[in-house]
Amino acid sequence: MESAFNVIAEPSRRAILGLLASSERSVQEIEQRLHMPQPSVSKHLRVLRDAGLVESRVDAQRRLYRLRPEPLMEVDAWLSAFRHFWSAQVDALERHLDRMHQEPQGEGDNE
Amino acid sequence: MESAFNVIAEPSRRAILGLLASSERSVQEIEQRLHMPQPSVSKHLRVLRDAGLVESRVDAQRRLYRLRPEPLMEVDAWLSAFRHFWSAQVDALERHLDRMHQEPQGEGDNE
DNA sequence: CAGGTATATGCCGCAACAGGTATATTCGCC
DNA sequence: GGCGAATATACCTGTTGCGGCATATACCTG
Repeated sequence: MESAFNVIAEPSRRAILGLLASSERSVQEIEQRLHMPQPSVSKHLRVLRDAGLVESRVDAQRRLYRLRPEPLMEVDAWLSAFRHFWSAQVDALERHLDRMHQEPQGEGDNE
Repeated sequence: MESAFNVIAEPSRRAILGLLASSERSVQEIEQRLHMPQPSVSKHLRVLRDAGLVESRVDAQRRLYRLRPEPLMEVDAWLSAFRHFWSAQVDALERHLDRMHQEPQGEGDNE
């Protein structure tokens, strides 16, 4: 798996990273917010950790996971070779923001 | 395959996109520059095309492939949710534009 | 139309991965 | 120490993706 590109190919993993973008979370929190079985979450977190995309710290019986940005920086660096295709116009950035704000990974409770 | 994230998970495919970043290329050109067998190149190009990452035009017996940036913009958009982790400046700019574009957006969370 | 070049596709085998279920481990608390 | 909660791992299975090879298709040229 190794590569961050492979790791973020998985939608569930992107969702997890999306959650961790705002704050660190316990496994249970992720499990509940994303409606996925606990072993799945743990396995994805394992992959994410092996690839250096997250790290965990212990809090009682909980493990709190938080994001490690370095591997995503690599992806960003690779993307920058193509960004001139669209970044010429600042409009693009605005559209990005628009889309960003429509994404489902909010902070509030949704259940 | 569908998703651009899956498509760019493949190193060969990233290499091909890298080549196409500078200019359009024939299959043969890609084959030679990347030292990969022709069927491999064709197959990867097929995947790339199906995902909308490249398009081809006909030039005699050659097919010239060129990049289509839209799917990569999606990746970029997704990444922008994390970019503030390593780029304080971009973050500031985003917030700035965000403030400039305060709009009543009525979309809640979806699934 | 034949032959050649450029590209695409079909088939096969293999390895990797994701999901599910059951179980193991860790830790706090009484 | 035993129990329960939180998390991790093992095992199995179905699917999918990739590489290699052979072959088909498209198109140009003479």
